[in-house]
Amino acid sequence: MLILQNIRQMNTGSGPPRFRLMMSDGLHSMTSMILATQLNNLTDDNLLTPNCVCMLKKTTSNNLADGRRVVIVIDMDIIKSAEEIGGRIGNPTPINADSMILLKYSPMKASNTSPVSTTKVIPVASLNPYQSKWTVRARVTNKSSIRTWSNSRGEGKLFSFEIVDESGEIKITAFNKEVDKFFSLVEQGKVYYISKASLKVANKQYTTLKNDYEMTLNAQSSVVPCDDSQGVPEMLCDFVPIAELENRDKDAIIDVIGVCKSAEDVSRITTKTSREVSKRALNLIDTTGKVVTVTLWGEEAEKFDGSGQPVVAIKGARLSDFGGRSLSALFSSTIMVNPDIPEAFQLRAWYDREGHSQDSQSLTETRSVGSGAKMNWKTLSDVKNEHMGHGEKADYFSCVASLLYTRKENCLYQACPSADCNKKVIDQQNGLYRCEKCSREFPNFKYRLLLSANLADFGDNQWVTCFQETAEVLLGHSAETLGQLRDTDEAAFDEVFQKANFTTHIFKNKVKLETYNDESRVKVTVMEVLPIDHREYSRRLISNIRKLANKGVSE
DNA sequence: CCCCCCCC
Repeated sequence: MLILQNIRQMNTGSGPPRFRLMMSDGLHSMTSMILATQLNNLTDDNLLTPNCVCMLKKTTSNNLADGRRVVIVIDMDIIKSAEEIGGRIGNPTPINADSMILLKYSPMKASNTSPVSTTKVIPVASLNPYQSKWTVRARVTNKSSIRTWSNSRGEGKLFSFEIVDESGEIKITAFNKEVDKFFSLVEQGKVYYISKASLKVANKQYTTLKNDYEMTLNAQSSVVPCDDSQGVPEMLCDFVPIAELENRDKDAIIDVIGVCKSAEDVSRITTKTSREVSKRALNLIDTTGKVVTVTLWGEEAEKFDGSGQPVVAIKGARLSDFGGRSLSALFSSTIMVNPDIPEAFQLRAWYDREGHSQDSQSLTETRSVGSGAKMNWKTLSDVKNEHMGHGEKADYFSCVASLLYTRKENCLYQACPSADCNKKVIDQQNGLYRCEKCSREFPNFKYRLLLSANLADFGDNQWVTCFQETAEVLLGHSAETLGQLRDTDEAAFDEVFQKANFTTHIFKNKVKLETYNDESRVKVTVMEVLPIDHREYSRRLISNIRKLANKGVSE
């Protein structure tokens, strides 16, 4: 095995360029000289032929200490400037003594060379602001679009990209002139030699990469494509298991991978700054059996296709505490669908074999039920046994219950017709209705609902009060319609209540102890009536059963 | 020299 340590163009004055190759097999070093003109004879066709080997043997006379003869061929496509010729080509490149490194010589590029400086290809992880001559060889993993800014300190444009090699990663930013110079050259996924850029301490507030520094391209910087991407990783990811997200801090930037169990349709929302943006939430599950909701934005949200439940990896997502724990993609996040990495294959296999049918728990409280507030699920007997509502403040709970009975007799009242007043009016028996709250008489009134209902679940029952909106949902008609019906068609009015009986819903309730005439009673008011999502409800029941079973085992 | 990262 031979390591090509560096290639240096020799200053030969007016003669043809000559290159000095330095090689080592680990024990011995050797150098050999190559004349550029002699190498011009090489073509793509004969590079790998024995003839070519012989020809090069003549020109290079490479003999190892042990007598093996070696042909050195260097792919000059990777050498685009004099700096690179002076530098080390790639990381130590293993050369089989029987084979070769290929040299395709490009005389035009080489003849333009200026005096050569020696730089070293160093690992990205070892970059710091205190060394000047270095070259890194790394892959572009994330390239931004061009963005402009304007603030008190000036204005301009910039783009940034991230690079990775086998040692680590770093963010690189180009401003203004460097945007023009490098934006189209830098391509996502490609490998480059990068040298002579400025390094500064990364602002941890905005850092999504594992590096204390970041790079800024300047007028001296060189970015040169490298054809040989061997050994340069595609991406550096440090996937956090979904269950582990519960223990991470809010706002942490993390990498996550999971099977996209389900995905919302894309939707448009308006931000606080009145900007319209697309969003789409995905539910990712991994082998921990936990699910987390990840929100994608903008174009990523629009183009995402969740069909076929793909494996989704996200590098650099922000952990939020919304709904418990959830994730949000950032502009700087990289979203990979079915990435070609072992973790993805393992997840796919796991999901197809067992994960798809496994009972899963989400770290993100689902919004499909309720208006975003966390549900405090109780049975009606829990409410009594736990003395809910006996404290200073009201308690809130949700239950799944059926309507056993409604008091239809006094459920409607004539209310003040003014917009924000629902006070009961007094019929003056002269075609006018008086509101004591507004101190006014009106020629009309509006019907309002105040419905007493008895709810039952499997273990208990409870009298509750439903005001206007919740009663309308339960009865399936507006207060106005019901008022008209009561006055015109008593049978139809009765039927509304018959139909509502024994229907089952989710009830979100407020419970508070109220004292009236020295008598204390727990009063339950229904805040919201929601349809049951049976899948979600079943999952919760199964999960509860599981918890009960575990409790039984541990006690 | 940027640093926007959104909604419930």
